Amino acid sequence: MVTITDIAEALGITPSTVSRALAGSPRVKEDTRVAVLRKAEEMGYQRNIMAANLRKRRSDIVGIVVPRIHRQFFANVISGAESILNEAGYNVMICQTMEKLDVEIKVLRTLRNHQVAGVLLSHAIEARDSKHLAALGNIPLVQYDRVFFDYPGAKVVGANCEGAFKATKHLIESGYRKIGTIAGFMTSQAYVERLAGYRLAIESAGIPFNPDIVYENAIVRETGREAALKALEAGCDALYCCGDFCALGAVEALQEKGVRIPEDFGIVGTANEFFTSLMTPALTSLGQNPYEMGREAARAFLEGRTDTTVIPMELQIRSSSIRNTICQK
Amino acid sequence: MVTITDIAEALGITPSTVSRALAGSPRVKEDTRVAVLRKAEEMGYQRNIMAANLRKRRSDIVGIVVPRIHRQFFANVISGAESILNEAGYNVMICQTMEKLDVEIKVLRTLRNHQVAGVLLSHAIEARDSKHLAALGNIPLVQYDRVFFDYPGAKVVGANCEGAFKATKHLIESGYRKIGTIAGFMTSQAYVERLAGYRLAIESAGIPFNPDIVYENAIVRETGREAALKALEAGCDALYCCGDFCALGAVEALQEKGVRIPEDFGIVGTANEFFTSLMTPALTSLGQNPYEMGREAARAFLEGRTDTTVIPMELQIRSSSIRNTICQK
DNA sequence: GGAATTTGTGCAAACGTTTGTATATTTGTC
DNA sequence: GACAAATATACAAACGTTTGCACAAATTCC
Repeated sequence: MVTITDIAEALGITPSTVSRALAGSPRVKEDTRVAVLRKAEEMGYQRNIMAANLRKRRSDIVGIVVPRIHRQFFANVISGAESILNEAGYNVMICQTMEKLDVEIKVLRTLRNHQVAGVLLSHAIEARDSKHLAALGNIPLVQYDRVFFDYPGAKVVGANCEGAFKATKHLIESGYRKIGTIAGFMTSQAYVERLAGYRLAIESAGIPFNPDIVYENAIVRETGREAALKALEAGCDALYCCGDFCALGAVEALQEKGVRIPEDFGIVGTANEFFTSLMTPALTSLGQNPYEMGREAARAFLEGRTDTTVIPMELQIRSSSIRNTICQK
Repeated sequence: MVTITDIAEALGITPSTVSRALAGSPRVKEDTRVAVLRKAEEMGYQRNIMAANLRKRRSDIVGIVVPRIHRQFFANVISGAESILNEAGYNVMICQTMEKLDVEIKVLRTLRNHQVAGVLLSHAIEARDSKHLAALGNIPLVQYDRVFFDYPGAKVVGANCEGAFKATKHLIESGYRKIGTIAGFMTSQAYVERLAGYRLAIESAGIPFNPDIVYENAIVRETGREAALKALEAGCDALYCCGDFCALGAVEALQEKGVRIPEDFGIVGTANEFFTSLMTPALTSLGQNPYEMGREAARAFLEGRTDTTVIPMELQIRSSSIRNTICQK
């Protein structure tokens, strides 16, 4: 392994000069700079990043923490963040928490031990408060998607309330009458806001808000099924779902009961996962623009921001929510 | 930031002893070990991994290189590898190449600069040979899924030939007569073998192999569409597809042409991506068991193996390939 | 042409660990 | 109780960079 000292010796200069030359410091003469660069190339020099990081007391790695990597949403957040961070000379270290608090704690500790330059985090469902985030010490943290508003620092979130409002309003305008919601976990602000948006839309339409047809703590396929069956029993004819997987479960459960979608029952999901367009009927979904969210989170880190950025959400209307009536407006 | 020197001073001993105590060396007395551990806890000590890595001349990071993170297949490989590596005390650094050779080269250089303990790689489609892998120097490399057999070191691959054989045989047994294949890129061994398996099945059934109905260089949705239209024109009544996305494109193109699947035309994909079960008709797919592949690749790295491991592939039979005839055998 | 300034390079100390070797202490043996 | 052996700790040198400071040489200024 060739080091800057080797280069220095080969050139009869000191490692400091080599270091500065490689870093492009204006303090070295042009001639020696090109000499160093050529020699480095010739000797096959590879910079030892760990040594540099140790000396500089910080690394060029940014940690990205996601609940689960295989969810399209998070995979796209990662891609977005990576596109910005790589450009700025950073590398990313991706960590999955599997929605578990203890894994999240372990992961944050690891990132801290690596002295990463920053962390972009979307917390696990199991994490009910921001206490454990303090483990990061003074490493800059950007929260995205699922955020704790009581914890200081930059945040990037979807326009959840506004989005859920649009989604629910769309169901109302499609002519559905008793619209429930699969609401997710109230431990996460994102879901709280979606519920708020749903409620706002309902009440704006002059319909009284009915807590009995709000199905909390459902988010995956199986719990979506269960919630849908309850909703059916309660006389609902539509559901706004806080996720696509629970929406998928809902669709399946209803179809098994012989309920026709969208004729008898309307469904809207959230996230606009790839599979939603392939379902029968294709699922209307509130898209979150994860790629942009990742880019924005990365920018927030780079610029050292501490504010909150809101990423618009767009309703992708498909078959599962369009009744025979023509969509008004 | 508290260091082992701080702990040593607080305890009136030397950093070396603290280091050994923390590492669980048998050379330190039980008493001092617990004293060190308690003090470390009390002072909120966090090990500086970069310093340790520098001294040990290797890092605790294993690089995982994937073409695209958002593909279920690779996301699951990552999860599998992570499960084994974390257990063994390693952390993973995930890199996407976006199927581009220059990005792959850049990524490998970065991993090398980080002195990672090892690399698990599935090369980009654009990478046509193994030349650029030498950039890793003496860092152990495990190739998985897409591998270069001419490059030394451990490899973990799916039973592509055998799998494609099963998939094609299934189409034959379902009663399809003229079976083509969307074959992918012949620059990648995985696709070469799938084609070989297809051919073997065809010929074993006494059907002459017909290169005219082998559609190469198709792998994504759009190219799958194009290939399917050509196959239709050529009089095919079935296609074995080397991927699920090109299979999806094929299904869509055929359906638009009014071709009924599976009645008029049979389709089998490869990878068993999540969405295949949600399509109409549900897509029969040759599943690759990516989670196991990731685990195996990680084990190959840990054990320093240099052999080739083959992961069985299982055919998930769904509607897209079952004609009215009963499946023989 | 001497003083002041600029420019380029060298020196050496850090960054926080790990680890081979040396030393001090304890234990065991006869 | 002297000596060997085992045990536990200390010493000090690395690992490969970066960077503040010092210093020499070259340039500028009056």
